[in-house]
Amino acid sequence: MFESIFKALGEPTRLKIIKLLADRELCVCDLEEIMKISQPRISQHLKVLKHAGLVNERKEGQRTICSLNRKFLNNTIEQFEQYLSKPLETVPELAEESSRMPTIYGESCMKKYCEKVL
Amino acid sequence: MFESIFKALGEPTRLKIIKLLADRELCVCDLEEIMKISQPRISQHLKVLKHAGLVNERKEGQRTICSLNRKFLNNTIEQFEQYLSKPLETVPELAEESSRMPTIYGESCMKKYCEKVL
DNA sequence: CTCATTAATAAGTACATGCTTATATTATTA
DNA sequence: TAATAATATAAGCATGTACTTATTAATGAG
Repeated sequence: MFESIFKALGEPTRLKIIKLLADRELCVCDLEEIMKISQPRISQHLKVLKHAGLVNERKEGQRTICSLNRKFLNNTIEQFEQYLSKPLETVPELAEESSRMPTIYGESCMKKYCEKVL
Repeated sequence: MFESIFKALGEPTRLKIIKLLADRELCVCDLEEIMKISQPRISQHLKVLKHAGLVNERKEGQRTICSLNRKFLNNTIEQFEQYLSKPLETVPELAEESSRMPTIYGESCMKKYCEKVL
């Protein structure tokens, strides 16, 4: 979930789109004119942004009006900071890793060394 | 700058490393043991994270002890939110785009239409 | 209905990225 | 000094991604 959002943000064209949409909502052909890049390119990037939840769209005739989902973005950032702060053992996806967490750094290396010696 | 940071965060293995380092500093071989993935894979991902500024490292003998640069991360998030909030015309990289910004949505399309008609 | 406009999608291509295996580098230890 | 440990780097490969051009779909206007 964080992954798809960061991946969406980690691309220059999409970052530009985000910033432009932060100013006001725009239709695809507006973005085309403003950014001077091809229409399919816009559409493809918007698709990524929509799937990540960062951009909302509504249809208005033949136009697709896009807007930045600022609430979602702010919320995600907030959640990410909380995610980093919460105890490792409370993260289900990292249960295995958590169980292998050493109590001091370098312990793992020492363990490997000891296994060989013993 | 935001790009490299988001790109670094937009990858599952690196996100895991970030979360593990949020718990405590770890050397490469600790990460290897904890995550059960190959050493070059760890080193390569750490390189990306270091270049993005997210991870610091120090040498301790033959060990490379890595730590999350939490201050930098928090600061970046803060800056990103400010970046999105500040007026478009104050962003140098988007000066061109800003100058082409329409006053109402769909204006660009209308412009194109008018050009043809006239 | 026909044609133009807006947008989405498909196909193809070049380049980027993540991984593996193998090797090089540096520091420790015997 | 020789051997080992920890890490970095190189090379090769497979997959992913961003772009282009071409096509399709849907809406609106004449």
